[in-house]
Order: sequence, then structure tokens, then C-alpha cells
Amino acid sequence: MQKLTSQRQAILNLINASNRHWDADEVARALVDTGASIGIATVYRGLSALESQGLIDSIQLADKKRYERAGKAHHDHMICTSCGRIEEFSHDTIESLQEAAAEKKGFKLTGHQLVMFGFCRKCTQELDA
Amino acid sequence: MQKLTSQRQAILNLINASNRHWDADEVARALVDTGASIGIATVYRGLSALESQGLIDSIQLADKKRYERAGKAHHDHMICTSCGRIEEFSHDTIESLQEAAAEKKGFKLTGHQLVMFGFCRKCTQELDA
DNA sequence: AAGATAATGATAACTGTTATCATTACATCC
DNA sequence: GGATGTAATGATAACAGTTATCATTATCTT
Repeated sequence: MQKLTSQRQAILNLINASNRHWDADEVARALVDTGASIGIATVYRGLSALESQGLIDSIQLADKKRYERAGKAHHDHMICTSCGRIEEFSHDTIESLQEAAAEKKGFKLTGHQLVMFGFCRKCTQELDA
Repeated sequence: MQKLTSQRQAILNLINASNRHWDADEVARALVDTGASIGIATVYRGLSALESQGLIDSIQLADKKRYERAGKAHHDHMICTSCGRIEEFSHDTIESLQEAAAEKKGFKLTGHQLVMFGFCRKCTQELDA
């Protein structure tokens, strides 16, 4: 049985309280900043426990995993490679086309990840200027 | 100026000669098996040099990068989480819907990566049996 | 309160990858 | 064809993110 300890509660609260996409280090830092005492290993364990309980979601980026609060509608991510900004978007048609493509190959889909890279509006303007 | 040394030539030949998706370690192992002498650092450098010259392509998976031969039409990947099999697929409509979605957010797209996870036909049958 | 189970925290270990640096191969110009 | 500059090599150290270890502590039953 999983236990919802005070450390995990703190992680969950932190993530629930924002729209950010947190990595493990940021979570640890933020909690320590609020005066809490939590080890980095506990953060990692807490994050994956919370995810497996469905209490938070994650995206796996090239270098690290980032966590966000759960309960949002399914969405994918668009990442600005200049400033790191992460935008969310969803597109039902894309989703169902994916399903169809998988089926055609005989794949039983369990998940997918679509990440788009580019320059956000702000960075595009700055680069043009 | 980049040089196409014998080591890089060997890497390129290896990758060109198959449809596999190779990670750095597999490349090193395969070359050493053929009697070649190549250091792992050289493999890493060779792979990224070849990629930046457009001679090979790559996909970034959660844990590692995998390389495949270039010159194929653009495609995305479907990975069987049971046996590791990687299937390729492409879908023009999905591509253009992605473009449209990016534009709506003001993003100037430079790339994307769509990876789908699931069970391939063979593994699905085995699991059902 | 006792006993069982799970979480914690410090740290070692591990994986994939990049950096360092002395040595070697390559190309080019005279 | 030998000197010279440039880039690649290979062994290994270093690095980032993450997981494993293990003794200690907290938590949940009953």
C-alpha cells in the first residue's frame, strides 16, 4: 500500500498550485525554499509514486522528465527552443488519426507523445528585430 | 571542415546497410565485432557529425538517441513496449494539422517528434494466448 | 502500544553522453 | 616530399539525471 506522507503531500500541493512543468530538481529546490526538509531521492520517489497513482502527469523530454498537475484534459506540448516556454495544445483529429494509423499497423496503443519544437511568438519577434 | 574518416565511413556503412535504429553502443559493438578498432567517444562524435551533415537521421527516445539511415521520407515511430520493435509510419494529414496548430499559437515550428507506444501485433497475440 | 510495512535521506552507483588532452592522421602549400 | 595547420582519435575523467542501497524513521493497522 502506498502512503501519502507529508513529503508527498507537499510535492502534490506544489504541483497542483501551478500550471508549470516541474523537473525533480525544481521541486526539491522549491520545497527547500519554503523551509521544508526533503531529500532529492524522496522527491524522485514521490514524483513517480504520485504519477503511478494518477495524481500528477508527466512528459518525458530529451534530457529529463517534467511533471504537471493531473486532471487536465489530454494535451500535447509545444516547446520554444529559445526561451524554454512550454505551451499546451490538443487536437482531437490528430488523436484519432494516430489511433487509426496504429490500428493499420496492428498496434494496440497504450500511449503516445507528441512534442513540437520551434520558436514562440515572443522569441520570433525578438529574433526578427 | 569536417573529415570523413575511415571510422565515420564505417559507421555510415553500417547504418546505411540496414533498416535498424541503432544506439551508440550497438554501433560500437557491431564495429568491434567486425574487427575494427573504434573508441566509444569516436562513435558518439561520428554519429553526431554524420547527423549534422544530413547523412543519417535520429530519434530521441526517453533514455537514449537512436540513429537510422537518412534519405527515407519523413516518418514518425511506433514502439512496442514489450519487444522493442520499432515501426515507422507517416501521415500527411497529421503533419499538416500540427503545422496548423502551431500557427494558431504563434509558434514557428522547427521540428517535432511523435512517438507512439503500445503492443505490436505479435506481442498482442502472445499476451492474449 | 506492538508489529508490520512503507517512506525517508544520505550517498553510492549506474547510464548515456560530453569534455579533456595528448597523440595521430589528413590535406595543402611551397 | 616534407613542413604546417587543422581536425579526428582514443582513453578516460567528468557530468546530468536517475535509481539502488541500507540503516533509520514514520505510518498504519489491530
